[in-house]
Amino acid sequence: MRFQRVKGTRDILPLEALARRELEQLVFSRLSRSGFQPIHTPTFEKFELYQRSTGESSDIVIKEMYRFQDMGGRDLALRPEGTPSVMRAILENHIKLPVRLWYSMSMFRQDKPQKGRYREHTQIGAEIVGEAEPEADAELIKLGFDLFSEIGIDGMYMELNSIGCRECRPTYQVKLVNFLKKHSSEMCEECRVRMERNPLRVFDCKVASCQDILKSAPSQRDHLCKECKEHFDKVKKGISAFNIPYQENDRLVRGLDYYSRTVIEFKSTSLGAQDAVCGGGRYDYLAEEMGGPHIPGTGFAFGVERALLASKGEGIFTYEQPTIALLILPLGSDATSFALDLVFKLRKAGLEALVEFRSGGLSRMLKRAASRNARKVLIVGEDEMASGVFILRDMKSGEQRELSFEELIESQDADSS
RNA sequence: GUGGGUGUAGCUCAAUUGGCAGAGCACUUGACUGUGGCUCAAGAUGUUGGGGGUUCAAGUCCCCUCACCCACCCCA
Repeated sequence: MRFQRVKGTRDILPLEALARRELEQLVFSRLSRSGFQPIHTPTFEKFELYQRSTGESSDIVIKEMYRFQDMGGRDLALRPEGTPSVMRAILENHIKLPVRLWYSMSMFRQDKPQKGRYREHTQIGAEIVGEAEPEADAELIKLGFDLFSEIGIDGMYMELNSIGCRECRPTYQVKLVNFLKKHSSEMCEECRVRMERNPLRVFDCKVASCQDILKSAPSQRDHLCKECKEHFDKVKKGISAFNIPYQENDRLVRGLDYYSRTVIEFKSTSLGAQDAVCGGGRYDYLAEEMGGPHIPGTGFAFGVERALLASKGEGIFTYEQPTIALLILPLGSDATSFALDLVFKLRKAGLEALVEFRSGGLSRMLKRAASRNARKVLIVGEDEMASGVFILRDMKSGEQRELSFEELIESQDADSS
């Protein structure tokens, strides 16, 4: 075959597509109850939107975006994450605040694919916009925790941190940079670059010698301003009140520029290197970065592919071979058009039914029905057409009953398995 | 962008020091002409990922390339 998928993309075959539907329905139901409304935004936006919001120092903007020009010479990009678009939509459509929105949308990043990482993936996100209160963060975390517990994420744990605000973060950064400069000769090349661009990111470094040095680095937590500390304490208090276990990790920084105060990640121990299932946090400056008014917000987004991967062990999703409730087997060419007429009547009455079009003797027809996972078959041959009484056969037990069309509809037999 | 691994039938995998490309499952047909799953018999299927080289001879050795997987990085 001449064609194959573009690198990093996937075909989602029926078995997985069904599991996805179940997942999405579960999320929809839980979020609706909590006052979230669905939203969809365009798959591509102006490149500048992401540049201004996701941020110039983020890897996403620096090297992972699908950026292109349209015929009008506009500088566009495929959506790498959902939050900027949602905020843009709120501002552009003057959506009344506060508001709770959720979405399920494809995201595109030109990363090198590996387990749990694709160039197109689906994120389900939930955003609470217009509320600066720590209770909003705590509620959102509770929602996420319940959702992932219900989905059955293997080895799930949550990490939490506060990265301060524009009052206290710069002060801390200066202290951190001063510290790093003192040790710069002992640190790896990349860390020295990070020092200049986004000093907080040095904490992500995996080099052992760097980590040793960082052990004695000043901690973010000790440099939060009064307001941020209070906010963070209230978030933690709220989470504890819900009995949600978490690990405070003052190295948790997150790669997007717009976060302030609360940042969270839900991780799974079963995903290999790409262990983050869900990431999120507060983004009180995002609207302003985009040239709008001050609008606080907090949210999270999780990867559908990763959630499904991590729920394979104890997950609630079925992954069962789909079955056909009722397969009609017409014997002889006249019977096919008769069966087709019949099948639409059955469907109209609410039954799930299909007609086998390929001709053949009854023996072969039954073989086919078995290989197509039919639960029941209806035999329609010369005798049946003449008498109006059909044979309904249960494929599992082999039991047969003779029924008229009316009796068949009444019994709703096709739907019982 | 940088490493490591793997590419043989639809799927899972064999093929000795380089010596006729195979098996199981699945599929098709028949035994069984209106009663499937079991059994038996027969059948179809390949540019051995692609290109080049060495050789009388390459799935096997060498070079290049592509794809996938895993990891670094980063993230969902």
